[in-house]
Amino acid sequence: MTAMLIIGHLARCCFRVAAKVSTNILFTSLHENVYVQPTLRLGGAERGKQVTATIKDVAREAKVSVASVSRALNGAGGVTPETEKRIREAAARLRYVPHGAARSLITKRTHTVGALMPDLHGEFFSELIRGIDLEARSHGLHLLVSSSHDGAEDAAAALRAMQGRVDGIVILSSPRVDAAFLEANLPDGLPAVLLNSEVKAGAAAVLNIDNFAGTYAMVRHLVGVGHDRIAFVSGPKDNFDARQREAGFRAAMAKLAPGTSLRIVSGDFGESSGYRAGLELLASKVRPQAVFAANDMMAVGCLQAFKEAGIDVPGEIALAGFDDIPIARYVTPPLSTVRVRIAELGKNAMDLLADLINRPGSSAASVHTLGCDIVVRESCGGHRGGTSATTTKKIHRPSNR
Amino acid sequence: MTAMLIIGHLARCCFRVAAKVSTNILFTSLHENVYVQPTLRLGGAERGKQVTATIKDVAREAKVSVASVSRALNGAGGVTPETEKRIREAAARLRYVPHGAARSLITKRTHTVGALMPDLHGEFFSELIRGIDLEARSHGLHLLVSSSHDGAEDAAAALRAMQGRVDGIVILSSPRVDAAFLEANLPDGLPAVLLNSEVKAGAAAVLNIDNFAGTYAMVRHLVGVGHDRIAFVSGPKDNFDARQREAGFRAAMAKLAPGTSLRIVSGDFGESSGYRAGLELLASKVRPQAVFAANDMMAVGCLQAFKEAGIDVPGEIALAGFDDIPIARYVTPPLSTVRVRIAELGKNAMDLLADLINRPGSSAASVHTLGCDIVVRESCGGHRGGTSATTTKKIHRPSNR
DNA sequence: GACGGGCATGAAAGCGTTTTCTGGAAAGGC
DNA sequence: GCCTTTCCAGAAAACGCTTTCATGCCCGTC
Repeated sequence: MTAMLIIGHLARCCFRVAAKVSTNILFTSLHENVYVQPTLRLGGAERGKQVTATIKDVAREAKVSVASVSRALNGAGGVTPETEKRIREAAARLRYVPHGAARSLITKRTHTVGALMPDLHGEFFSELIRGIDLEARSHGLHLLVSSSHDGAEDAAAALRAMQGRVDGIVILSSPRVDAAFLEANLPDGLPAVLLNSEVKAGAAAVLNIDNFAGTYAMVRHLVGVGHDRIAFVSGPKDNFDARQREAGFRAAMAKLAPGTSLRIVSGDFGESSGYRAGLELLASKVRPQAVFAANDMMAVGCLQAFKEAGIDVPGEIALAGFDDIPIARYVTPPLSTVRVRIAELGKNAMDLLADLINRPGSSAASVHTLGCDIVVRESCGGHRGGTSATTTKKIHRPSNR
Repeated sequence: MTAMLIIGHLARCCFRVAAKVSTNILFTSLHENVYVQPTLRLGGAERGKQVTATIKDVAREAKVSVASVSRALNGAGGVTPETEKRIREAAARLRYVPHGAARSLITKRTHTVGALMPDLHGEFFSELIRGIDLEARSHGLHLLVSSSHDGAEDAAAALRAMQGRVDGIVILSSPRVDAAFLEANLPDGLPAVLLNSEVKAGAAAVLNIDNFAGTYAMVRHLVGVGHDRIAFVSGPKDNFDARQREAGFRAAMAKLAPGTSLRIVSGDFGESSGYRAGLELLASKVRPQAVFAANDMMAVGCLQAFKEAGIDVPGEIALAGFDDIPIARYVTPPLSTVRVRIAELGKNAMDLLADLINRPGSSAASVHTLGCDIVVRESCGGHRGGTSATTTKKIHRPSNR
């Protein structure tokens, strides 16, 4: 097992100003700590303390009315090309940027969408935000993030605070942020997309990962390469994904390995619960041929337990996970798993939301599902010996029957 | 090496509505696809299509003027307890939430901060956002994220769009978003905190990771456990962190292993560049005793190269990385590395920014540095055989000399 | 040559707040 | 008992924008 020591806190007073005392000095304090008064940049319209130009300044500069400026800059027509040019130049000269708040006050559009999510570490969060942000930008929308809340009150407060600051919202469900919570706290009339949520939450669209199909396909693969006695390590009971994955497993086993008695040990998605599950499975009188963990972290825990017990993976026991976290590729042996295309999930959620915003009621109260891939690496056995390190092949696409 | 195959796209039409065709059906379409007209919830003040109560509605409901409502709800005093109670009740009854845009129009405060970052995957991004968001919330601020842009124009557009929507901004530098870029695009007067940036960018505060001290300390450790010929795998030349790390390495070697000729091979922070560097180092006539990669991904690449060549790590060659990405713990042998406390970086950035916002000019144009820990695992040799899996000890704290 | 129809432009209303200013009532001091 | 002070509450201005409406002006048409 890994033992680890941390040498350090170098620089315990880890937060210090330029002129620090250690030898490891990087920045000397060439920079004096004085406030540089921002220079005014208004062209003809100096206004004392005003630091940012308004539409009035532009109007004055271009010698037109504010109405014309608005029309010209918004391309609403009704301005001669010459006037428009004059206005655009004036605006550029003044570095005019319309005041968002003022604009949305009258427009009722903020061009911002909210993202509400539980306190989340790691890849999942970042990929999701990435997908959402990317797509939001392509829709001309900004992204107001409120992550990192655990409690329901926390989330409720965040939701309330978003009131009126966003045109719509993407919500990633968690045990605390469930259907009931949403029913109570989601302002109706606000377009919303629910991720990984139980259905039936008001007029919101719902987008889920196809946990069921993912587990099903992995079981199919495991059975296909000759494993019959497949044990499952389940996730926390209050987690929606976990429940769906378990349901998928049960359904798949019933169909693909009928007659086998089900072996399910419970975990909590944490590495150590996987470790414990691994030990428990090894101790059972009839050892499973394969272990399928409801997420990768637990699979990694299992793997650790197997390694310590000197059990060869996949020789003596096969192993599979779910999520395809980056770590999955780097453990030994590399872990077979079900890949969730998280960024795509975010993108699709954003698309759905944009739709909801632009055409109220269009896809409301609909339920969508995002499929998964299964990624076969070495841990699950039956591996058709590939050679190159990073080849990624999609070898077939199961008929959805 | 790892070969990997992807079986799947289950459900290639991966984005489909409830009533899907596959057997893996999860949601049946109990939910009809109709738009539920949001119910009005205004108390005494039905107003046709109005769906959200304004301060006027509250005033009418409580039979006072809007001014009093504002005063009462903002705790500005000047209202009798009874009136205040009446107003609060009316507001609650109407589910009144002040309109953010209107408020910030007059207040000039948006209670929102922006985060501008390059297109970033993985732990670093999520942890950073997490740190920022958490601290922002504790300051009563919201977080407007704009990540995922690569080009300078992209970032400039994002910056412009944030104009007036935020009270301040945290900017994570990247090769494209450098000092020159900021000079040109950062509106002055807008409080800003620069992360991992060259200094001297207007009136913004700068917060950096102490790359220099981190590398220095790791070299000290490597030398301490008996390695003399330490090779360095550098990062991309246009990356600030990479340059600092290399500088730290050079300085440390000059001081701690004087006379040793420096061996530095260049990489680009990518895994495969680390792999190539590993091969190159193995091929050299005098093989280094230790390899220190400027980040973990390259160290992992090196490790792969060493493994394939049948070189034992740390037996024949020691290895260290930088960042402490999650993967570092899971490779075999576990990777020694320099830990960057990313969430803390975000938190500190946010604190700095809040300070800048609340007391203009307070800590402007200052430079701060966040220290790192070094994490000793098995890959760097000289490992004092620990036993328990997850012990984390801070065994000493180097005198900063 | 008078008239109507576009069409470019300006004036002004209004979005939902906060805040200043003003009014009036109650309270207190002589 | 009158005047000053204090205190609560309302009227109204202001924030920066969009949009409607009104106003001319120019042009074509009869």
